[in-house]
Amino acid sequence: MPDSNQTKNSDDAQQLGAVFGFFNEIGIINQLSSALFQKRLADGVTVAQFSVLNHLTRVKDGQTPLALTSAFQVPKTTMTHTLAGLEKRGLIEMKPNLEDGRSKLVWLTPAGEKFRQQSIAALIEDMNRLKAQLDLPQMLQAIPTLTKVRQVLDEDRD
Amino acid sequence: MPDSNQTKNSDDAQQLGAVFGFFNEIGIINQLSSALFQKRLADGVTVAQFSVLNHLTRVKDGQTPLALTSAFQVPKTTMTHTLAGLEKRGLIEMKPNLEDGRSKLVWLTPAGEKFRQQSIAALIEDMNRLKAQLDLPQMLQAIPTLTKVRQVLDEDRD
DNA sequence: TGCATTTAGTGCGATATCGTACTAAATAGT
DNA sequence: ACTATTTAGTACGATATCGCACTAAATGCA
Repeated sequence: MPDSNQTKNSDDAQQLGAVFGFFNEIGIINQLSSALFQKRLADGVTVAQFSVLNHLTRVKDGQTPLALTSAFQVPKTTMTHTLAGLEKRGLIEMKPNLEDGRSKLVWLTPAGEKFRQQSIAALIEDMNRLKAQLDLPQMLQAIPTLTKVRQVLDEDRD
Repeated sequence: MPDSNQTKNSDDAQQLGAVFGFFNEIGIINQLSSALFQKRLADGVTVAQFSVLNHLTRVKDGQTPLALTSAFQVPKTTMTHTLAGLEKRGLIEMKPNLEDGRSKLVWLTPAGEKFRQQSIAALIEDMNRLKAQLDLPQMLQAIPTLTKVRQVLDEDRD
């Protein structure tokens, strides 16, 4: 029955298009929000570096680099590079992991914590300006959906 | 009245944290979905390049590079580089804009359209696998929220 | 018309991202 | 204990991203 096949294919195409649309919006929002963040970060610290600082504060420091690659879903080499930048600026410290000679532990320094706080303070102004435009409750509502998509994509990787 | 101030600050901090969480999920989803796309693209064509091909098909070709930077919200130099890659592979063609000597017009080639179709076909398998896990209706519901956020961020840029 | 300003695109250099291949340490299997 | 495999991290090279400065064309304005 060719007709039903054709119908099914066209449904597929439509769904695929919608999912493309979803990821397309995600990509642009990522672009714009990163660019906005970047402008507020002093010393040429990158958004990736700030995100690590923020994670170390919010979740816990003393983690291994590998745990961080898992948290951010970036390749190991990328995390090595990001951490090297943070260490060079004195915002983190890499100490040997006494329980595993292959790995290291990443610790925030006081300068790192201070830098994070100052960066957040610099963002408050933007936040307040945007809050008037954004529908905050709607955004919060969307977070579980985003989390679900993230988890599915995460588990799907081979 | 210090107490109300403190309460307000803590509300602010909480909201800021939630918004951070939102953009954090966005970043990771972008990471994971781009990586997944990338694996399906032949010849080392990048996700950025594919996105342009897709846009030229879905929206319209014969656009200027500047119109594309606006659609994707990337810097001009980035788009120049992306288009150069596509042109080198024969997937688009850059023609002079007869109505404005400063600019050019970007046209899909038959090879570009074919490449896009093949790439999408290569993605179908992933889509079907993910569709079983993803909550598609929930994702579609979230699109207007994402679109709103994207528009606000876009209009906010200076 | 003539000059100043704006606009579209690019050349160049810095650096971020990431795949491949490597080293060293830990673990598994015998 | 001994060798094979796995795992954490890095060196290196290719290329993507993007800011700055520039050119050439268009537009504004006197």
